[in-house]
Order: sequence, then C-alpha cells, then structure tokens
Amino acid sequence: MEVVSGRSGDGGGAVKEEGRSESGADDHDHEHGGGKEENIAIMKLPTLTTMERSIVGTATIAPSSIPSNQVDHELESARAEMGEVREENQRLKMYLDRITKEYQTLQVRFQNMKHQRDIVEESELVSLSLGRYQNYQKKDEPIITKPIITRPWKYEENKQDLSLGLDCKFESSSKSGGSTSNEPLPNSSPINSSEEPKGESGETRSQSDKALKTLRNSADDGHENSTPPKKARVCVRARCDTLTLNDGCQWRKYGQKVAKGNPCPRAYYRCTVAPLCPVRKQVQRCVHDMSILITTYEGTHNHPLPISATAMASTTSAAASMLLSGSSSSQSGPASATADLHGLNYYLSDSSKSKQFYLPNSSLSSSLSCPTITLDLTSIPSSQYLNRFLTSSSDYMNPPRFSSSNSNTLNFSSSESNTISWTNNTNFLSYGTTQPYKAINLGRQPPLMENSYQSYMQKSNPIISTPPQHNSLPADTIAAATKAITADPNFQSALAAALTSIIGQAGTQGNQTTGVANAGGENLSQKMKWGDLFPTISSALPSSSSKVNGCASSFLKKTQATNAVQPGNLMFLPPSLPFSTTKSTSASPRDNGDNTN
DNA sequence: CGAATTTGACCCGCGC
DNA sequence: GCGCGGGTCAAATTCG
Repeated sequence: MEVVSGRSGDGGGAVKEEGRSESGADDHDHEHGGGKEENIAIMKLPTLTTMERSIVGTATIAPSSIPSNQVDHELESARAEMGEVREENQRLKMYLDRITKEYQTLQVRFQNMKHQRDIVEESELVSLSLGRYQNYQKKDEPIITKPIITRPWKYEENKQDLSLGLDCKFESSSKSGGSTSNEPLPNSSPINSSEEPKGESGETRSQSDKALKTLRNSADDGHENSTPPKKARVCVRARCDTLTLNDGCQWRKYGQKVAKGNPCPRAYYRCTVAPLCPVRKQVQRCVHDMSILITTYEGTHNHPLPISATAMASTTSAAASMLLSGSSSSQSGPASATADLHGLNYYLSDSSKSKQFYLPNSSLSSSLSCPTITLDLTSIPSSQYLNRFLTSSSDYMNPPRFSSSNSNTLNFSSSESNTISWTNNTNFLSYGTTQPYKAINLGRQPPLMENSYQSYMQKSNPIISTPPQHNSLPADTIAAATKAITADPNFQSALAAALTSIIGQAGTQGNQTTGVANAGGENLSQKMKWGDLFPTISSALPSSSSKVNGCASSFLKKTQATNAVQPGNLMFLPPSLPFSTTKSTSASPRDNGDNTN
C-alpha cells in the first residue's frame, strides 16, 4: 500500500532522472508546468522512456485504495529530489570542467618547467646516484645542497636513473668491473677471446686470472688514471628473518667468506637481472644481534630494474645522496660535529679509521675506505615490513637511522628506545610485497627467494619465538621527524627519491605513458590498493627451505649435522661461542651464531 | 640436465 | 717482503 506506492514513486523518480538527463531540459519546464498530479503522468508520457512509462504507469494504476493526495505528495517530493539531483549534477559537471581546465593548465606549466629544468639541472640526477660525489662536485658544487623534492616533473627524466637504482654513473673504474655500466665486462672483451682454450689446469687458471687482472686494469686505465675512486656503498641494516633482504633484484651467490670478527659468513651476490650487471651485494648477519641482517650494495645496475627492486634501489640511492650531501658538508677534514636536528641526532664525523657506528666489532677492510652509508632499519621488526618502509613515503615520517660510516656518519636517529612498530603505522602506500612481485613482475622469480628461515626453524623448533614486537612510535618522534624532513634538505632528498620511486613504480605498473600528474595521484591510489591487496614478503613466499644459505643455513646445517641435536630449544646451542656474551632478547638461535667459519 | 649454490684456492691491497 | 684478510673465481656439488 503505502510502501508499494512509495517505492514506485522513488523508483520512478530515479529512473526519470536518469532518462531525463538524456532527454534534455525541456522536461524541466514541462514538469513545472504540470497541474494535477494524476495528469502529470499522462502528460509526461510522450517524453518518458519506456521504463518510465511502465513505472509511472505502475504508480498510476496503483490500487485505488491509495489516496490520490498521497500519490501527489510523493510524486512532488520525488520531483523535488530530481531537481536537487539535477542541480548537483550540474555542479559536478562544473567541477569537472574546472578541474579539467586546471589540469590542462598545470600540464602546460609542467611542460614549460620541465623544459627549463632539463636545461638547468641536468646534473642533479647525480643526487640519486651512488658514487663519489666529489667528481660531480667539481663540476657543480652548489647542486649539493639543492633538494630535489620539489621536482616531480623530473620523473620522466629520472625514471631511468631511478630504475637503475644504485647508479654510480661516474664511478669510472673498479675492481669488480664496475666501470661504466654499458661497457662490456672483461668476459666479453676481445682479449678474452684471445685467451687460451680451457682445459689446462693450474697454469691456465693463473693465466686466465692474470688476463682478467689485465683486463680489469686496462679497463680501469681506460677511465681513470692511477687511483680509481672507491665505490660508494650503501649498507642496509635491518631486522630480517630471511636469508637476505628481498630487494626485488635477482642475485646469484658467487662466494662466501668468513670475515674476521664475525663468525657468520659473509655471502657475496651479484646481480643477475642482466648478465653483465656489475652490482654486487654482501650479506652478513650482525655479530651482536643475528636478527639483524647487514646488506651492503655496491655498483651500478646497467639495466632497468624490476619494479620490485626500484624501491630499495631508490632508497639506497637516497641514502647515498644523503651521504654525499653530508660528506660535502663535512668534507673539510677529520673533524666531527654533532647537532641536534629537531630532536633527531644528527651526527657527522669524518674519521676514516673509526669503526662503523652501527657495525660494532666488524672489521674494517680496505674496501671500507670507500664511502659507505648505513641505513639502519633495525627498528623495523622484520623484513616483512622493510618493503613498506622502502616503498611508503609516509613511512619516512618515521625516519630510520641513517648513518654513514668511515668518512661520514649521518645519524638521523631518534633514540634507540623509539623503535617503530610498523604494524601500527598506516602503510597506506605500501605495495612492495611478494605477491605483487609475482603478479606484476614479468620476469621470473628471483632465484634466491628469501625464505623465512625463521619459519623454517620454527618448524624444527616451535619454541623459538619471533623477535619481540617493538613499541609504537611516540607522537613526538613523528613530530620531530616531520620537522627534520621539512628542515633538512637531505631528508627531503631522500623523501623525494622515495616518492619518485613510488611514482615511478606506479607508472611502470600502470600506464607508462601516463602523465606525471596522473602518476603522482592516480597511481598512488593504485598503490594504495595494491598495498591493501597484497600481503608482505616472506610469509607468502613459496617454500624454498631447501635453499637456505648464509649464516642461518650454514648454522642449521652444521648444527643439525654435527650436534647430536636434542629436540627442543637447545638444538641450536653450540657448546661454545666466541661471542657467547651476546645479549639475547629472544630465544632465536641466531644469537648462537655460526662459529663454523 | 641445466641452473644455482657451495667451497677451496687464488689474487690483491694493506699494514707491519 | 711477508702475512693477513677481503674479494673473486671456478670446479664440484646440489637442486629442481
């Protein structure tokens, strides 16, 4: 009765509104000119759509028990609603037009500014690169202090650089073939082809080695004269329950060595995304806290990075940028300085002999004479959240500790107690997780999938617990970080790099030809969706527990093989450890280390 | 069986 | 010059 007629009225109104938008504005006048409501339906029939007729007809032939004045009232109210909706529609159209015009205007401005910036700031791409900044500094010193955060329009130009992530374009020579990326490495050089055929034994080995050395030297000589500049390195410290950080790149292990001072073997990987990519990384567990994984990146990718790899690459690039900028400010000598940067400890030093601040007890090799920046992400509970940091610009609001060693130390550190609970933060921009790698990365999965050896160990030993959750970040720390970001151009640079990375990846995942404005807005929203859609790294990875390697795997293998392992939580307790005094915050067997070289 | 990993040997830079 | 230690190579081994 009333319900039926009410529905008819509402439904009819809605449909009529829809049809009316097509039929034009005549109906509006016609409608207002209507007299008796019973007649309205009949009068409007010529202009109504079929559906409208049926609905109106339904209303018209409603049971006679419905009072006619009630129908009139409902029709009138429906008509009023239609009018409102129509006005709203007009307003929205106006908004849309205005936004479109503004967008076009901005696009024009963007093109102009881009053109101008391209000319003026060509060399600023360096700021996202790893390497000896000094080389560029010679050319254009003032650039050092320029923040790049305000140049999203550089994205198209930077995209390649970002995709190269750990670029060190100006590193001209290195032992590891880290000369110019596009150059063929010694293996493919003609000299190699003149090498004696294989098959001989030791002599051939030595000859080939000599030839390689010769090649290296010749390659070096081709670029630099006597003393090749050391590579900049980015050392990432993160609590990681996996074997290596899942940085999205494909790595192949080519060596493992026990470094002095750390019983955990150091694993050497090289990038296999491209066959000649000279980028290397070293992975080693921290001697004092084996839940901390120390990953050192070095070299230049000579290929576009997988989507999932750009986050880490750009982050490390940003860190390198910070290092380089920081070094520029403290390059003058061995002096060190500390400053309170809006509540954050900002520490600059130039003690080339000093131990790495965040790498206590680790020996400093000659390789560490090269500039190294350490990204201390140990406040992040596990690698599962690392990518969120790496990919979420908002997470820069919770600054990790940036420290560079050797020549400089940048310590954007909130207090140690201000650990970050990433689970409590809104990582609404995060996307870099395992499943998107699978879904979006067109390449195959990295051969070395970082399987959670923790889960592996938990399978073996259910008593072992996960690392303790950290406290949530205090609000004042966030405020301090915000201040730091706004005050410090270096931080802005890092933030810009991360943002650009996100935009770039969004653009890569989406429409590559999308304009920058779209990349910054629309694709970010895409990212938000991806972040919501996909879970995090290691837990979703297919099991590759058989591929365990590195410290944990060695440890596992050897402990399981050599020790008459007791079931339970003692199975990972070797009898004596060189660092047995290590404080243990959990029952993690990593604290027991791997004393088996 | 091909690819990836392991591992011992080798090379080289640096300090003494 | 020698030894140490980091880094790399490549044959052997393992894995899928």
